[in-house]
Amino acid sequence: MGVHVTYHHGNLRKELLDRAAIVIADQGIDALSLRALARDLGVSHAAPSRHFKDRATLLAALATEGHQRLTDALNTAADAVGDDPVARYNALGCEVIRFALRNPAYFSAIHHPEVQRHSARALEEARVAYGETVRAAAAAAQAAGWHPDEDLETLVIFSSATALGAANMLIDDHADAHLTEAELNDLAAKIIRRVIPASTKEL
Amino acid sequence: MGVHVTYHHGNLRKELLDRAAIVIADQGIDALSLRALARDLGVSHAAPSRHFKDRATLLAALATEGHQRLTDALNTAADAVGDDPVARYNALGCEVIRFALRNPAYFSAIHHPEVQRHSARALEEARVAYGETVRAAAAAAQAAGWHPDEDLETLVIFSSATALGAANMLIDDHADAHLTEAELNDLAAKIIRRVIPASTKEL
DNA sequence: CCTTCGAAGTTGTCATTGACAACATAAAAG
DNA sequence: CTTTTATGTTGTCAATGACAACTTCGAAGG
Repeated sequence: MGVHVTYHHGNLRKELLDRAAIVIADQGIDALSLRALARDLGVSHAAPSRHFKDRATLLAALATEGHQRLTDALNTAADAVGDDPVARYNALGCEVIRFALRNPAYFSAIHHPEVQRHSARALEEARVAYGETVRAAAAAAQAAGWHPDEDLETLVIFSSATALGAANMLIDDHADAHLTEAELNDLAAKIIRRVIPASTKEL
Repeated sequence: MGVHVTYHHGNLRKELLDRAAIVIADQGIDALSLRALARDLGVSHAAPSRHFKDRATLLAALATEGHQRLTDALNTAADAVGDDPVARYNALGCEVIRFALRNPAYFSAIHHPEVQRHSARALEEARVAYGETVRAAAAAAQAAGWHPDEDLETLVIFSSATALGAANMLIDDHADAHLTEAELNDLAAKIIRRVIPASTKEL
């Protein structure tokens, strides 16, 4: 009688994260509710607590995954432009903005204040890995002649700040929806070129 | 007997905003609760609703005030460095970061997504006034020789993005509390100098 | 095998919150 | 004076996060 197709969902953790990403992407991070998530997936209101102690923990998991994906995306983008360290760092900047626009949920989870303080092991590691990817690329660009007289720390903060700020601003503009994806990419490229040229030759 | 010192609080709107700024500054914008605010000020839980229809409306009011104060601060900072348009725009950048660090509540209200969409008359006007202040200063700097070949729009976005991103990053670092105010100011100045030099002579 | 034990889901409950409605009072306008 | 109107108050509701106690499934070891 009771056709218990699945008492155990089997895969809830992953589906919670995926669904959360969708909800955040189109309703914003504040609209994320654990109970609503549970309803969407057809489980009871307390089921999520088996996987995430609370809202902040779920967001931290999203941020961790976001950091990993972002780091991967950056490496891929850099490799796609070849060996020139300046071109590679330029590509990193562009990719940060593109990633933010394509993955608003990961991006906002990464930078959400509630998550910033939440320090879990996995999250810390993902953060560090990301930071080192950026730092190493910046150091290589500097060694290739990019602002040789400025200290590396300042350059990293400067370029990260520009990419971060640009991503935020473009996400807002995107919401107002009067820019195509191509236009956004062009604009991003122009902005990053103010930070670092697209190749060593232009230095 | 009933010593009704004040049934009418007299000044609730302003005190709500002030108290909200304090709460946000040290607990973050998510921790802001209308009921807690009411308790703090010794009024009933529904009193705030006479002045702000809901949480978003209160935040919008904070953002409006924030925009006005920021605009004033920018004008003051620019005037303090004299007539050189390049120096003035550099001062604007530094002041944005300083303002963000000194007024985290206004700053986060201004950029909170829940507020971005909330479009009230007063807020729109404050936003426009701020935008024009920045845009005019950028145009003047360009006329004085700053990146004469780039389009103004890109330059405005680039410089705003850097200031915005730097403010966000430094606020986070500030929370980790291993930077003095003087160090933060120095770092901010160094970052902004990557955007625009401190005077026309250095162009 | 079969049994027990732990991981994953469920129901039930509580305090907190935002939102709203109905009521009360102070202060100003007539 | 009296009437209105802004401002506070009490009462209530539905939604939520958090927690506790109970259930069920599946796997690991005897």
